[in-house]
Amino acid sequence: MADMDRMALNRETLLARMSAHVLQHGLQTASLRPLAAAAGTSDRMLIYHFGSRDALLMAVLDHIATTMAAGLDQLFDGQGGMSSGELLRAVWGVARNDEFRPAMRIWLELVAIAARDPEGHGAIATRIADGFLVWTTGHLKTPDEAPLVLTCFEGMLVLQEAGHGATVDAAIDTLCARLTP
Amino acid sequence: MADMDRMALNRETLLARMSAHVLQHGLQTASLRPLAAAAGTSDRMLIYHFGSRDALLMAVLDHIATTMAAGLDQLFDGQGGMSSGELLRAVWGVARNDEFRPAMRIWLELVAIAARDPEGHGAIATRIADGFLVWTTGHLKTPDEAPLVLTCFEGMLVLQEAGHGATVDAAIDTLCARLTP
DNA sequence: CCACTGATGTAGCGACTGCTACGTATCACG
DNA sequence: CGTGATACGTAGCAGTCGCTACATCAGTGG
Repeated sequence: MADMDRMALNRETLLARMSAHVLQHGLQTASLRPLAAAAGTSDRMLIYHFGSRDALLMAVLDHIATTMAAGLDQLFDGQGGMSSGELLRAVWGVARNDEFRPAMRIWLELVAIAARDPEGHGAIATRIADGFLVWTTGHLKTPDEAPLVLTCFEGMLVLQEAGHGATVDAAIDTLCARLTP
Repeated sequence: MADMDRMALNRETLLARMSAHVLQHGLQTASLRPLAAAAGTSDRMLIYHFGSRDALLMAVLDHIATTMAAGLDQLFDGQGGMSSGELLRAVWGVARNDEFRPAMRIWLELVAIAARDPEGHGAIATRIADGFLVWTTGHLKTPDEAPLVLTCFEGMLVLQEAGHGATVDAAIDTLCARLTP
């Protein structure tokens, strides 16, 4: 069906543009009209394509998560299992660069929303966290340390955005000194 | 000045009631009219007392942080320096109970907001994180491990609200096994 | 050619937002 | 008694929110 293809293409284009907008401006301020403007269409058409703002945001979050996962996989492609310290330092370097940091901020925003709406947004938050844990486990020589590595990483995100980058650096050093080398 | 006293009392009462409302319903949905209703006054009066919604939210956040710190101090009153593992487990137990968890959610929400508005809300987020770090340092036998303990704690908050309580538990066990006993 | 279907623009609804102008009641002070 | 400051209610402004009703237009099958 050419219609389906063109429709799917349109939907994909819309999602890409809206994802860019959300990454730059955040989730809670992502209302229909600005999103539509960013995507080059109208609020009317967004509802037409996605049904509701909520469904739309879900699709956008999914798109962002998928894109980020692909980017991560590309960066850590050939790498075999790393030690916990190595992986943590490597991932932390990536999480702070301009390509990934916006997505990390959306992730924090999503968690904050999910905390207050476990039924609605909890599912997608959990799914994304699942992905994080699986990815971490897959890149570790010592997979049983994955929960700890992921927990520290999430904490580093929080403290970084709270203006405690120095605390993060100290935490990494201490942890690396305690972990299996 | 009796006026000042009564005014201060009123302000304090308003803050207490609004804090309760914010703890229950969150920050971003805290608009003037619902807040006023919760406090038993009008939006008009909130602006009158606090100047603007932003200033009001700052006051509320401060009130919440102060109250929480007092509650924590009361709970950990006589306790001398603890080992990192002990402190982490103890604090984690507290953070999950009904008295403190709402405040923890507000904290995550604030960090997400501060991430997108470092100038405006970053300052208060950093101040609160300062308090966390100082408190942690003061309760540790090994104060140099405070950054790591705090980082893990923040990560545990995130993963818990993302529906990964099991990951948190695993992380605690792994960390305790690696830390100085 | 005609009927139907999907895509899209225009206009608007009712609710809510932060905030303000205006009037008024109370009360201390000259 | 007057007068100014403080406290508060009422009403409303201009704007945004998600969403919808309606009209239009292209294309397609009969």
